[in-house]
Amino acid sequence: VEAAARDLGYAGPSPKGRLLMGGKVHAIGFIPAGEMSVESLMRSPYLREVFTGVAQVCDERGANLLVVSGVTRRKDWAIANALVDGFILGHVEEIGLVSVRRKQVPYVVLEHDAGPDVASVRVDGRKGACLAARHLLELGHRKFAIVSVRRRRGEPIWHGAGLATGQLHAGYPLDHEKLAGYLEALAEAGINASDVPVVEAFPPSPYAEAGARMLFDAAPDVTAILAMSDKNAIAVLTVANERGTRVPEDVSVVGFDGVAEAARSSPPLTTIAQPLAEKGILAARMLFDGGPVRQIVQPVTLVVRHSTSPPRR
Amino acid sequence: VEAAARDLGYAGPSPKGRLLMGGKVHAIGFIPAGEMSVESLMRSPYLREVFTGVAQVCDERGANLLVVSGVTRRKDWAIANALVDGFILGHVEEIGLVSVRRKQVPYVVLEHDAGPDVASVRVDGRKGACLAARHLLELGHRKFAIVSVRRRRGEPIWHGAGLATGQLHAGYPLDHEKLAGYLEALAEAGINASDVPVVEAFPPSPYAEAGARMLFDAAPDVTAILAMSDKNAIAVLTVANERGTRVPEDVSVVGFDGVAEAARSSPPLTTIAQPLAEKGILAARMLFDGGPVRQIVQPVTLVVRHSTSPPRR
DNA sequence: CTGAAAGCGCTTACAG
DNA sequence: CTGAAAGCGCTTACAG
Repeated sequence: VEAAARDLGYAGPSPKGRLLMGGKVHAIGFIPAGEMSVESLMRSPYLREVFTGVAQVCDERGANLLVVSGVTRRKDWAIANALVDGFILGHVEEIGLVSVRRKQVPYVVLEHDAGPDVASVRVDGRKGACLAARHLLELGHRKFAIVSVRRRRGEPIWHGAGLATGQLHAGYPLDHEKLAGYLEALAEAGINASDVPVVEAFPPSPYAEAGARMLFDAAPDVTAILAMSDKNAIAVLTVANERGTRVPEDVSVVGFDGVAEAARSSPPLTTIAQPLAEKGILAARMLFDGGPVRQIVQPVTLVVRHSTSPPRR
Repeated sequence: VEAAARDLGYAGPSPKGRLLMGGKVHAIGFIPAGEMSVESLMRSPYLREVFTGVAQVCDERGANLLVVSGVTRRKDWAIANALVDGFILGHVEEIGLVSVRRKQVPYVVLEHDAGPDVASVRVDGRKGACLAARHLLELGHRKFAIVSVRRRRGEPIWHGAGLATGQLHAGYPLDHEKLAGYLEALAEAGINASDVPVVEAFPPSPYAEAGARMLFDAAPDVTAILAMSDKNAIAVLTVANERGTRVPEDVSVVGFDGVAEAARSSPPLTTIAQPLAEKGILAARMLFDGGPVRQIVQPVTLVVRHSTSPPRR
């Protein structure tokens, strides 16, 4: 019998049939945020570390890992076509969410608490931002600027000075949280939001550098820069170096994320570290293990390196 | 009618049914080589760049990208379970190949010409190795050592001096080609293989560094080191720095691959560059476009940076 | 041109 | 305990 099967070229049980009966696919899908397609997943150090955590769990469980491709328009159809047991969403995104919901498959959202009905893993952006701002305030800084994360490819957006919470042009909830955290800490020290310029810059090069240049051009007297991502902060270091502005002597910079590159930049970056791989691990485990829907908040910590010091007198 | 469908919670056409009728899955699978699981794909700069090329094509075509997980044992079952239209194999591997063949799905092999029946994209390892060795010979070097790539996790393997071609302990065909290329160029200059020590080291840290230490300990008089991968070459730089051995004054090092990190090492690494992302792009296009089975060979070029110089007199 | 039926390759529940 | 049948959700070829 077996010989006959082999003669006919039978290739062993196909997962296709099994699948149909509601069986497991033994794969989970990862949906990078925004315009972050599969390619930019590889280029973003932040996403890469989270993804590595997810991958680690997949290796443990012998599951395959599907990366959902495509820019916003196509992503919807890519999700519809994805054959997976569950999804990890890089951020909240309406289109993604809707599509995932329609598939009636479990999912976990990163970086956003979407209420008690949806599983999520995130950090407290507000708290992290407070830590960053307070660190600079304690060093004696009074002239601040903020580099926010623009979420779509494009030129930086300049807000001059005086951006109220919630007025970010292109941000995710996490970005609004961080902005609120910065402004809250500054307000406690008597610094008004209307005195703090904000630039929104897309983190991949060369957009982040363009944002940093815009900031140095428009607000040359700033001594303390709060960046919402390490990638943007490192771009500030690069541009400062180009122009002969010394860090931390002339200007202090604090990043956010605690990406590996932040430890190797020159000078090494003071930043708000979060457990990136760990977040991927937790999200993947929630997906594999099922269980009750939970909202996990991971800790943030201030890591002081060499990009911050007291302002020049 | 449509309202009724919505009331019943109909979630739109499922890819599962379509699949069964032989339809496209709109996804391709990437199988990292050897013990390289999904996780180490993220950690290996070489694989990451190739993978990025693959991802780029997937983005263009709106296809999803499945990373096949698991160590050797489980990989077989992971492949059997993978729902994809085709595979890209990181290297030749019997198990992988067998499994892929059984699925009767198209595939492309990287880094190995498996004959006219199988599609492949590779570089000429022998030629690249010749270029590297000749560069050092022209600078006047006579005392060589080779760092080969061990393909499984584990301690470095030391071959003293005198390894004939084909005697590598744990290598892929590409590694044998490179060894042959090194030895061929050295032989032309009258240097006998029996005078050239070889160490096989697994590229991820800390194995690569252990290999470099073994080499410096056992062959302290060597002035020229030929490494089969940039990762291994950079580990040599790191260990040299640890020990106060100056590169290139005391010892010259040539890498292989032309990974981004090689341009940023200190000193910047002289290496044999190959179009990594391009290989991923070509492999993915072959898969998507079908067409005749081809064996593509991509060019290698010597990139001289600052890790090589004439030997000290 | 619309609508009922068969079949893709499995699994599962049921009859023998 | 073994074996034939039904059904998963589609698509495709065929009958009405």
